[in-house]
Amino acid sequence: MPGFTLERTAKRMKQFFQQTLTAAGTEITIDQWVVLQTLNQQNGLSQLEIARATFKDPPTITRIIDLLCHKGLTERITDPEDRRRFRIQLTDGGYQKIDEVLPIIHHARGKAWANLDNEHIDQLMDMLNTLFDNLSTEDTK
Amino acid sequence: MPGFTLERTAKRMKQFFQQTLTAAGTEITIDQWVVLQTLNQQNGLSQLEIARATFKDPPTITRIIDLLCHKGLTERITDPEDRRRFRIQLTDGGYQKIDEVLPIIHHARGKAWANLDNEHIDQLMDMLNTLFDNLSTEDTK
DNA sequence: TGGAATTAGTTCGTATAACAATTATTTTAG
DNA sequence: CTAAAATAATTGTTATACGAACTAATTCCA
Repeated sequence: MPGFTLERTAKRMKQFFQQTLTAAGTEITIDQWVVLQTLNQQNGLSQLEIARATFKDPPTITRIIDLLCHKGLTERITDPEDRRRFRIQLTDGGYQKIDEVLPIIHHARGKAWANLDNEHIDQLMDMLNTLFDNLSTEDTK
Repeated sequence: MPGFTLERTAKRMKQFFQQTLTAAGTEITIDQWVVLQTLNQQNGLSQLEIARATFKDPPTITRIIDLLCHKGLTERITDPEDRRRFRIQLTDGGYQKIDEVLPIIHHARGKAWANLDNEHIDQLMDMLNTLFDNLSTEDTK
C-alpha cells in the first residue's frame, strides 16, 4: 500500500525534525519553524499568503501566528491599505530565533538524507511532485 | 527542501482519501479506516498491536477505538489471559462498513496513482523506505 | 450610490499526534 | 513469596488539520 508508506515516512520525518528542535531546547514546533522560515524569505506577508506558501489552512495560521506573537517572535501590523488584513513582521527576537534554529535544521537535514545521493533525491522529488499534481487536479471524476 | 515536498504530498494524499470517504457519506475518517482495515486482516488484535501495525501511538489508538466502538463497528473484549489487555473485535456492523468502504478506497487508490507506472511506484517505495530506515536508526549522533 | 458578493481573519467542534503521567495488572528477582 | 520492574491502557495537555459559521472590511455591479 504505497499511500501507507508515504504517510509513514512523512510522519517519521516530521517527528525526527520535531525531536531535534525539542532536544536543542528551541521551544518551537516544526510547524512554527516553517512559518518563521517563510517570513524570513519574505517578511510582511499576510496570513492568507502564509497559508498559501505553507499549504496550511487559514485557521491553522491564525493559531500559529498567535503562538509566535505570544512568544514575541512576530507581530501583527494592520495593513493601512486593507484594514481586514495583517502584515506579519518578524521581530528582533524572531530573527534571533532564526539564527539559533537554522544551523540546527541544516544539520538535521544532512543526517536525514545522508544515505541518499542527490540524483536519487531529485528522482524522489520528481515523483512526489507528479503525485502531488495528480491529486491536485480537480477532475475528481 | 525535500522534507517539505514529502510532507506536502503526504498531506495531500491523506486529504484526497479523506475527502473521498466524506463525499461518499461513509461517516468514517481515514485513520479510523486504517484501523478497521488492520482488524480485517487480523481480528482480535490488542490495542498495542494495532498501534504497532499502524505506526500510531497507543493513546491515539485508544481514542480511535473509542470512536469505532461508539459507532458500533468494533468492541473491546477483555483478554482472559491478561486482564490489562483488550482484544478488539470487529462487529457485524464493522464488517458491513468494510464491505461498504473497500471498493471506494480501491477506486480512489486507482485515481491517485493513475499517472505512475508500477516500476516508478516501486522506485518511489524503495526510496521512501530507505529514508524511513534512515530516520529510524537510533544513532542520532 | 447602495445592496450583494467577496475577502481576511477568527472562532467553534471534532479528530489526530506526541509526550508525560497515572492506574491496573502481570512478571521478574531476590 | 513479596517487592520492584515492566506492561496495557487511559487521561491530560498542547499543537495541528479541516470544515463550517461568523465578523468586519472591501469590491462589484446594476
